[in-house]
Amino acid sequence: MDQAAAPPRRPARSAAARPGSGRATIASLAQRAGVAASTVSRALRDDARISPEVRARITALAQEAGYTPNILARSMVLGRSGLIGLVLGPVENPFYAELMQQAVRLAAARGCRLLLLHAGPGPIEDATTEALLQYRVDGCLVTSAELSSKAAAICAANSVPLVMINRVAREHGSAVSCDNRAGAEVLAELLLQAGHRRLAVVTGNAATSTGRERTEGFCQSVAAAGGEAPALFTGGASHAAGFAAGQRIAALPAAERPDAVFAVADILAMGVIDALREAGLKVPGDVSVVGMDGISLAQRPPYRLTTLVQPLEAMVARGLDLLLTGIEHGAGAAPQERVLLRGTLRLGASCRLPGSPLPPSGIPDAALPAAE
Amino acid sequence: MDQAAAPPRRPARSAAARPGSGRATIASLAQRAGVAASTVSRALRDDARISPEVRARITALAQEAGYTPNILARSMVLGRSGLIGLVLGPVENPFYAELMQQAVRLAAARGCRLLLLHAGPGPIEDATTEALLQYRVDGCLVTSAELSSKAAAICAANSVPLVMINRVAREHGSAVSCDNRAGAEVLAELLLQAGHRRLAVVTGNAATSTGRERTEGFCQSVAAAGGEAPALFTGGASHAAGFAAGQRIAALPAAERPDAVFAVADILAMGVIDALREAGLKVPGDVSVVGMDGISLAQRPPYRLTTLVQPLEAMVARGLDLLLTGIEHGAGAAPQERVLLRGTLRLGASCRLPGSPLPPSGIPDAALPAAE
DNA sequence: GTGCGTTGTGCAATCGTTAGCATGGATTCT
DNA sequence: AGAATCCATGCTAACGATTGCACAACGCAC
Repeated sequence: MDQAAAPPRRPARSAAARPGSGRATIASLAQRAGVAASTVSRALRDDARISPEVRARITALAQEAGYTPNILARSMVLGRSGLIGLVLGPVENPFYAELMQQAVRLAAARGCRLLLLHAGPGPIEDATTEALLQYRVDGCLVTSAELSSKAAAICAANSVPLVMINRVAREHGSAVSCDNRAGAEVLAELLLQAGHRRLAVVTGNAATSTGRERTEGFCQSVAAAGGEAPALFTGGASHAAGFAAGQRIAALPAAERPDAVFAVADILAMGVIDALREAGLKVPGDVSVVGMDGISLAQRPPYRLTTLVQPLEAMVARGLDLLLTGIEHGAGAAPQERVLLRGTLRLGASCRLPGSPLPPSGIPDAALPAAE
Repeated sequence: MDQAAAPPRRPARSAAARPGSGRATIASLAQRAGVAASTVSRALRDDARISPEVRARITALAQEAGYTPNILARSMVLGRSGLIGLVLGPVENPFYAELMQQAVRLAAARGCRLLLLHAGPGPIEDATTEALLQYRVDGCLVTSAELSSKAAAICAANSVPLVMINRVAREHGSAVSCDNRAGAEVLAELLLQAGHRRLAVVTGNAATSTGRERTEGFCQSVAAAGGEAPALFTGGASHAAGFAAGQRIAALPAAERPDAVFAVADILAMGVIDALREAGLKVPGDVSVVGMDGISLAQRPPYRLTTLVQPLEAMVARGLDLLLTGIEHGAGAAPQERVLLRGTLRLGASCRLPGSPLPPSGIPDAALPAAE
């Protein structure tokens, strides 16, 4: 059964059929340089023990051969793939597209690459969760997508660090988000100081913590100021949902109609504005509208939305750093944090301003200072 | 130098410090099942030679241990990583966000995962190209981003199949795109038949083939119909660029002002419309505006854009299939194709229609048939 | 001249998986 | 009954990279 001593070594696979053929490997470089593979590895990784002339020779050879290290092989030894899973929410909201762009850039700056696991509405499939494990992702960045608790449990069981961005923390994983309550309060105060008394909120998807926090923060702030409770209009996470809510608002008799609307996301606010204007109402003349997120499209005409800008770059950077320290510290050792970052108010021309009865409509965006 | 015979086998690394600790492997399953590793591998891969009872025992054990195969290790043997690189253009254009969403979904359906290499404007960094090789990507999907010819050459040298979507083919790689010329011709005919005679084109980024083809197709079609050459306005790839062009158009004296504008991308068209309306002009009353791409935001009020919809899903699917057959056939063997798919006209309410002097503004989008 | 520290390289094991061949027992054919 | 066949499984060599340890060769001090 156990054949004694050295069996003859012959290649199990013909050299011609070998996959990835042609690419230089450490072994091929070693052979050409007449040194051992370990020497090549050390020379390319700037190990101090390699003599300068050998290193020079090897790096020149590697350059000439167009050598690229196989990260997959390295990952096996190191136990780290350098991959970070990315789970994106509904990209019909430009906020997530902007987030993605930041994520790619900042991850690359940290020496990581993103494995795009999911994008769009709907829950995450089981196959996706499996892929996350199969590719030995070092960690996973999750935006407002519906990460099932099953998926979260699987990550926890396999000690894959999880960081949510723009979403409340689960049992497992840290979270980075804008201080939604504080932000909503800033907007509530702005509207109240501008003299608005009949307020409304167009809510987001009831399932997302972000939407709930913004709604609650706004309403509590109004209540604290002694204002009348805002009317709530069911929204969603799209322009269409905002438009529908705007139509309902516009259809109200003038006496009951709110004179200021807080839409919990910019994309919603754009829909609201479009519906109001289509119904013949003036924004901000008849109704003030404010949003939250700070997407670039909403900043432009014809919206010039007053909104609370999320510190997107900082949020993503913080999220990645949390992930990386979590990876560093070994699996589940890292404490699970909830990080809140303050947004900044961007004054546009979609709402009445405290001082003037009507905002000048021609203010260039850049000239407007962002409040604290 | 060469110590004779079997050296004592001891672990090079302490078991505690072993990375990826805790996760079940084929070896650990084999030990627990009392069989060889190869048997486990075969049982899990449904090799016909494994007896039913052994397979049942092993699959049960794998299930219980929460075993997930390590694709990185598998890739080394198979020579295929199952990874497809994704290079996205400026995501400020929602078209690319929609494309990405399709790409994730369709790649997953084909058993592949996307490595997100680049997103946004600007050229691809060298480090990005390197990552593409390091992770042994099976192929790469490229959208309108600026893939340098250096990067393309590197892919060719390493026989990484390349497929461009919405962009002309390079020396190396296939390409899938909408038939931009034909699409632009459809739009030109539509405008001419509606009685427009003073036409204008808001161009895209001069560097992109897509923009050039659309501009040329439109102008040639007008010329063929004996129309006056359209005035060209430099655009770009953003709402802001469209807005700026719209302002220039609106500033013209009424006698010189075009009465119909073709913007080579929907996002541009939105900017044009916003600028024209802000200047007090009516769309489509005073000026008709049509776009091209078919992004969902442009379909909604207040734009209701008439546009040529790119068959996004088909384009991405075709691109992936081209990539996969290229991978199948072994590196550079696959012929390099250029695939053109026809778009479909979507009639909105942003332009005058051939029959009626003015389009009814309240047509529900769904009720409008898409022309051939 | 022996002993010792330094320095640069090589050897071999290892990560987790797959696949070619060997093997041993059961079955079937002549 | 002996031989040929077949089936299920085990052994082992890869894939490409990293790394602990062994070990030559060299210089230096005593």
